[in-house]
Amino acid sequence: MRLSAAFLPTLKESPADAQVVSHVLLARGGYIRQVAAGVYNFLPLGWRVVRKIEEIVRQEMDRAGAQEVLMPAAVPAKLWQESGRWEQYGPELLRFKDRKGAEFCIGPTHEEVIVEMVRRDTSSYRDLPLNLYQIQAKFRDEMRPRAGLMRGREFIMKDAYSFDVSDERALAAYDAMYAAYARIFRRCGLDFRAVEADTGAIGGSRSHEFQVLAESGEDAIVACDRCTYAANVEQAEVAAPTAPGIVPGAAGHAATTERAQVATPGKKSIEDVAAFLGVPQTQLIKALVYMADGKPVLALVRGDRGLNEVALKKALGAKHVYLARDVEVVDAIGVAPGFVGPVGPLRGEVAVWADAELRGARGAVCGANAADAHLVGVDVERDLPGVRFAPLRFAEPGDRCPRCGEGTYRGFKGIEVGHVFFLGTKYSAPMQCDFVDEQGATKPMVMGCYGIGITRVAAAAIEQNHDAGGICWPISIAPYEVEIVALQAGDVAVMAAAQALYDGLRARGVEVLFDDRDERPGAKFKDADLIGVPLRVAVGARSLKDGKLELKARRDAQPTLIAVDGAVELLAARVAEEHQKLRDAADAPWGSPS
RNA sequence: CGGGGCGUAGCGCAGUCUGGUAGCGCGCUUGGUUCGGGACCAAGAAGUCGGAGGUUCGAAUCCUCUCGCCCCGACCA
Repeated sequence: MRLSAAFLPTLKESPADAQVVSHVLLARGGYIRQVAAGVYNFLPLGWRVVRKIEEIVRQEMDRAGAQEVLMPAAVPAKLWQESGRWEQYGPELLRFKDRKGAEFCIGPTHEEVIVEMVRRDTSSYRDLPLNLYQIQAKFRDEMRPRAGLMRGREFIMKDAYSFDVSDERALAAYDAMYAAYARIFRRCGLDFRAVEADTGAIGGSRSHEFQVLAESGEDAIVACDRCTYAANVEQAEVAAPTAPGIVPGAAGHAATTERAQVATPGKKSIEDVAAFLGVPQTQLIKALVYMADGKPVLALVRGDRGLNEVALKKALGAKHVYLARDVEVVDAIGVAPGFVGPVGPLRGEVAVWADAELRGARGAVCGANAADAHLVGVDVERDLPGVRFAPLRFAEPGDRCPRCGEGTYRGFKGIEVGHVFFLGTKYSAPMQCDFVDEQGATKPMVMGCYGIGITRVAAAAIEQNHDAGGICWPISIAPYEVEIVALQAGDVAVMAAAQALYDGLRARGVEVLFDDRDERPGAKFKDADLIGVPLRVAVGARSLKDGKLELKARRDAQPTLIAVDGAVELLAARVAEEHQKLRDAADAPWGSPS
């Protein structure tokens, strides 16, 4: 593509509403433009990137035995009513009526449609397994779209659905998708982790998120530095403690093991209480009142820890858990938040749960269940006879890995670019997506679903691959492979050499962007850095008189001189080599879900 | 949905408090000088001041309503 003829509007300044780096660079580089909140136009450059990612996904899905289909964006409510999700799904589902008044939605995901498609024409075990996928624009009416392509309302997604005769076969399909996903993200040049995720309401036995590691990520994850275990912090297991998390401290209130009440007027937060009493925050017990399926529960963690609601929910076997509102706290405990503690008297029947780390804790400080007072010298075993223990706190970086027992957790922020899910018969059973097995018995098919946020991959790739000047695309998903910069558009020799290089590379199938504009060199270099094409060739009068061109990889600081003669071959080889590196990475051994 | 902020030329912003001919930088057009990391000079084009209603002799500015966008939080996968 000649830049002089391209629709490639770059910006010197970033749009005011772009906050994260990928949004800024996509907008400045002429990749996307916003149309509405969370809705974007893809300009030619942006669309090329999307198609590159799609193509990798297609190749790997096909390689794994999946078949591509296309389902409608407009889905009749009838199907969603069958699965029960028409009522369950909130305002995130964009609903509308057609001219006859029939209700529809724009599909945010397509389990219902695919089940309808498969059950209609599949009835025998002989027809299974099946794995069908599509690549399509989805719409989720997010409360708060943000961060450009990272969390839009309309986004392009690959969603795949597998259908099998048994759990065992379905899990094999899951593992095949898991492996395909690892190949896809490695081919995209991304640094990622497959992390164990909350199976939540669906209750399946297996779910993994593929998280691209980036500072701007919305998800907190921990990964073992020795083994392959990685998980969302909400889901991460916490190793059983080997010693009590609170022991008597050196001096003052921290050293006390005799229980006593001390005045702490107006000191409500862990931070304030610790400072006021002159004890470390690790000496405190944080007491939080939760409402679990309508009943109050007092949950205890060490002062410096965070309580993990997912873990609490699991420990209680509760369906729904939320932090109690102030009035509910007073109602249940008899004192306002800030002075709540586990040592009686509690006003009502309140179950007390403590994090496993508090077993055997001594010399602790906690709320006194009286206004403006705390207790010191608390001994959990002695003072809390009815307490039950369970892992309640968030996993943290530095924790010992519970899986291998040797490594320690390291903390990361992640951008979720893929999610694989074992569904079981959640949709196939209610929607009667059945098959007849070898014995003639009718059974619901066993399903899995597998998503990749195509447009989010583009954003995540930039979050991970950029510098002060702009984007540094991995070659596999770059809009072009080589950019030729003709430094003096008015110089006949320069333009002839650049043109010859352009023609030669294109004849070899290399994707080339040719900056033939009548601009000053500085402007062209700035634009080239911003756009981020991985290989740049500068054709300038200065080196051309010696028969040389300047080759610079986007990530390199300095260019290297190459001869005009043979430049086409050299560049084509270099492009092939860059691609090969990513393919080799995909072929390298990689962990399995286990 | 709760809290906060912002809508003025394609982009970034000033002007609003204290009403009186709509401005600056970038970009764009034309001419000239330049030409290896976003040049300089000169001349230009371009805005229903988000929209509707009101107050006023007069509204970007004051009042009411409304639409949109961004941020923080809660929510969801």
